[in-house]
Amino acid sequence: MDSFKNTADSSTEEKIKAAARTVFHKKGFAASRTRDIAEEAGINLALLNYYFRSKEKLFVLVMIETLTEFFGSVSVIINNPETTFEEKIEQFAAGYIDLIFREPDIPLFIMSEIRNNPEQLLQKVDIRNTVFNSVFMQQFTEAMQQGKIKDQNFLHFMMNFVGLIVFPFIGKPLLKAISGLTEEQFNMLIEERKKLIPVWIKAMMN
Amino acid sequence: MDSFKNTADSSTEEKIKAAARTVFHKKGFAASRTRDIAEEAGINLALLNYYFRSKEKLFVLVMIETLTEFFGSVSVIINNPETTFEEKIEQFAAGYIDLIFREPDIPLFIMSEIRNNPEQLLQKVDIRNTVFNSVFMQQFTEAMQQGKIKDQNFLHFMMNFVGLIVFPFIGKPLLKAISGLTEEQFNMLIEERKKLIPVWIKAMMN
DNA sequence: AATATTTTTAATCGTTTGATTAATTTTTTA
DNA sequence: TAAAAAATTAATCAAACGATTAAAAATATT
Repeated sequence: MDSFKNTADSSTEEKIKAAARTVFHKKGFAASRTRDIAEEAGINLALLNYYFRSKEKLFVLVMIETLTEFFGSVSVIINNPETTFEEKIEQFAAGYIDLIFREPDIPLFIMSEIRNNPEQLLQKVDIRNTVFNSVFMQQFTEAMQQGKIKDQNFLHFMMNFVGLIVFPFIGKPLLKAISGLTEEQFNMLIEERKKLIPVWIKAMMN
Repeated sequence: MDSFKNTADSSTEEKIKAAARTVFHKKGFAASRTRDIAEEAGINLALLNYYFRSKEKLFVLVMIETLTEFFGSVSVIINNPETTFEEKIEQFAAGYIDLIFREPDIPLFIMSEIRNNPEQLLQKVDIRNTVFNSVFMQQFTEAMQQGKIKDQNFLHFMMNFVGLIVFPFIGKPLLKAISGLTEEQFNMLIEERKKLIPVWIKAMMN
């Protein structure tokens, strides 16, 4: 039977996974030490291997969970049959910015780690269908056929849209260094973008 | 006197630096082994320390050169007093895309490495003045005062502009994996953006 | 309560990695 | 050409690191 301290987030296994998440997200796989993770989790180093066998297996687990969270959360928005194309754009921008606000290390983490073995990591999470069979894409195509937006490549559109959302977080250290922005000022700037990005994107499409 | 084989790019020192550039750019500091660099350069491992003292000193050197190249090359464009604001936008987009085409690993390299110690690395290259005291920014301000473009934040504008250019390269592994694009198709898509980005940016500004 | 199972710890192993050393080869200087 | 200096190599060191082991502690089972 489960004892009180052995459930949910308080279990040792979850503590290690959460710590691994934090450390991996911040430093990446290569720069993360299993000892860092153990210390962050407040457990003995051997326990990490007891529960997860190896650093790499633990990493893959974290990566899958991260990708699932990161792409799963949009899936709900872009596949909602109740909302219009324009509404999706607004919800997508605001929802994604909120998500990244909570976990600002994720974008750079995903981009830099996937570069090493892209297919091996990505095949475990089906992102392709999430995006290309989405209601969002159907509505994009319809809008184009009806002449509501210019004739354009969906890939360009997605690159632009996601780029406008994600890039400031990836470039944050650089931006702060060259602009002298404080953390609070940066956050305010990003907050503004929730409303601005949909406006910009619509301007680009027409 | 200089012997033939001890000049310019053929010198051992330059061979090591070039190899370090390649390896660091592709894998980042933490995942790069000094032995990898030595092998890439075709030299004995000890020579690396003989010329550069340590892995970290070699890295800082590569980083400074990379930043200088990456931000210096724009400096010429955005400070040219002979070109208009619109011309600068076109040249900036095309020039930067060409630069990154030649060295596609640089953006992700800079972003991920700077995250660790931003100020320490960035203080060695004065990017701030390059951007904020540029003719480009003056022309942006003038255009706004003259009502040629909407009232807007220069930081948003720069984030958007640079993001549109750089983000596809950062997200390349992800994009290729989820879209199934070949290398050639990806390159063609990017090539299109040289002309499209100025159009988009202008649409966003008005 | 006694036994079995699971969880946790301290100690340590073997490998990798950055760096050094001492010897050798090559180049420069005198 | 001989001596000095610089460049290069093989061997090795010490620390860091991922992983394992054997014992101890905690929990579950009977």
